[in-house]
Amino acid sequence: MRYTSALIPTLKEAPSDATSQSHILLLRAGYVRRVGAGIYSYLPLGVRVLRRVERVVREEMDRAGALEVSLPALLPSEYFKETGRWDVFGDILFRLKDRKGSDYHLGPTHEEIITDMARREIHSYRDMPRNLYQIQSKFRDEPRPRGGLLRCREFSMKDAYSFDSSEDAARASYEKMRIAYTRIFDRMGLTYRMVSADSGAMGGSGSAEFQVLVQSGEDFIAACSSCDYAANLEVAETPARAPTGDGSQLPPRERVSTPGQRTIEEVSTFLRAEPARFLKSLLYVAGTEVVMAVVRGDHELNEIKLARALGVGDVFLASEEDVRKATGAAVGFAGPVGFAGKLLVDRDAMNVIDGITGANETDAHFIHVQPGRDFEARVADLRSVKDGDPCPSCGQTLKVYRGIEAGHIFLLGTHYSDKMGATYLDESGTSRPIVMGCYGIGVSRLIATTVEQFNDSDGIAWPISLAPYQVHVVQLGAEPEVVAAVTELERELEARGLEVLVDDREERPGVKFKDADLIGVPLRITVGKKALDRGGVEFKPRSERDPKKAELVLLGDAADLAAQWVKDRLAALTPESSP
RNA sequence: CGGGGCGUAGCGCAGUCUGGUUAGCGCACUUGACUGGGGGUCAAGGGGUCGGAGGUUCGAAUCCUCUCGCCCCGACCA
Repeated sequence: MRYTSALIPTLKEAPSDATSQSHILLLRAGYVRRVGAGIYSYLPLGVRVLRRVERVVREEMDRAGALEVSLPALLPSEYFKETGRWDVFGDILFRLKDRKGSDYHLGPTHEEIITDMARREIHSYRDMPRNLYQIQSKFRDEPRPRGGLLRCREFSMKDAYSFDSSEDAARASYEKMRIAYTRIFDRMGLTYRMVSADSGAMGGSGSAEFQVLVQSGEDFIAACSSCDYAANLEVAETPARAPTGDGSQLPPRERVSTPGQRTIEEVSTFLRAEPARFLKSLLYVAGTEVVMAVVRGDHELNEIKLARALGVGDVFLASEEDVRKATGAAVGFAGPVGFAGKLLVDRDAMNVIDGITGANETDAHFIHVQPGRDFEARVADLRSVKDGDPCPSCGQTLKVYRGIEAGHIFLLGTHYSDKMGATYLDESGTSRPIVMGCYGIGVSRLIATTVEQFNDSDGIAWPISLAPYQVHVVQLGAEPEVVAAVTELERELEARGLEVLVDDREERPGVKFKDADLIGVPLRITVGKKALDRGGVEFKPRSERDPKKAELVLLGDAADLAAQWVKDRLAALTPESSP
């Protein structure tokens, strides 16, 4: 592609509403443009990257035996009404009516539609296993789209669904997808972790997220530094701490005045006691009930764990009014001692010796509190793991990272097939529900995620597998020998199957180099009179920051060297081919 | 949904508080000259319903009301 025929509108300045690195760079380098909140157009470069991501995903899905289908994005409401998700999805659904007034919506995900396909077309155990996938636009009216392509209202997703005749077979299908996913992310060169996660609203028994580790990530994950344990902070575990001492000689608890001292930080400064001795008492509404949850002052309560311990779907922090009603004190002075309602205490909080807690009386706390002596409670794992906690699987240290969820695989079981009557006949002629799994990859999100991980102060530096072009030829000057060399080089590179961008603009060298760095094509070959006089052209990988490190190669060798360079880079990312 | 902020040329912004020539600046764009290995210089240009509607006024980008859009933070860790 000749730059003078291309549409690559690079910008010196980023639009002011772009915040994340990927958003800024994808806009500046001319890959995408914003059309509305969380809605983007792809310019030619953007489409090329999108196709690259899709290609890797398709190749690995096909390798794993999945079959590509295409489901509609515009959906009549009846399917989501069948499973109840017409209501469950709430405001996330983009809803619309047709001219007759019937309800429709744009598909946020396609379990129902694919289950409908399965119940129509899969009738026998002989028809399974099957795995159907598609790459398609999804629509979700996100409460807050953000980060450019990271969280959009219209986005491209690969979604796959497996159909099996038993739990065991479904687990095997799930395992195949797990392997396919690791191959996909490996081929993209991403630094990521597969983590266990909350299966949330999807229902089902098992799930794993593929989290790409980047500073700007929305999710927190805990990963072990020595074994392969990794989990979303929502569900990450750590063993309970042993009691720090012996509480048997502790003096009786004592009420102390703490006027206006509400937060752990304030009270801990006021009483000169470290936060780990505090019993942080939070009031939550679970269903119709107000419950008190207690964690150590230096720990964070995990709402998902609390909800699970209570056997409810969701918990909400109680309002100021509810706190007063339940404890008889202002917010900031709640405590488990003498609390009349339902009380849950974290394991580590239960092991605190000589604790401090609110006295359920405004401007007062208790000191010398001993769990078990001063109050009894139901004990559970309620707190989030924090940096430095021991790993539940090997005992080494956990570290907390930020990540972007790029993929998620679920074992669904028979959740959807039960609701929608997707059954098959087994060998004995008995009708049974199909066992399902579902597997998503955020295709457009991966573009942004990749840029988050592969950029520097000059621009993007694509991994070879996703780059819009593999070679960027920079033509300097318009002398006949330069033009001839560029034309010859372009032909030779393309003859070797490489995708080439040739900057043939009448621009100053500085402009061309800046644009090349911004766009991020992995290999740059500079053709100018200077180098030609020395017999060649200059090679420089985008990842090499120092311009002086450009390597002079003979013009006649350039195409072969470039082809080899690209091949080596691709090979480095490609996992061993498994049978 | 709560809080904050912003809509003026393709992009980045000034002007708005304190109403008053023809609405400015930088980048980008067009033309020309010089220049020519990391975002050059000079000159001459083109480009604006000042988000929209209504109102106040002799006069509105500026004041008032309504409205639309967008961005950020938060969505409760006492």
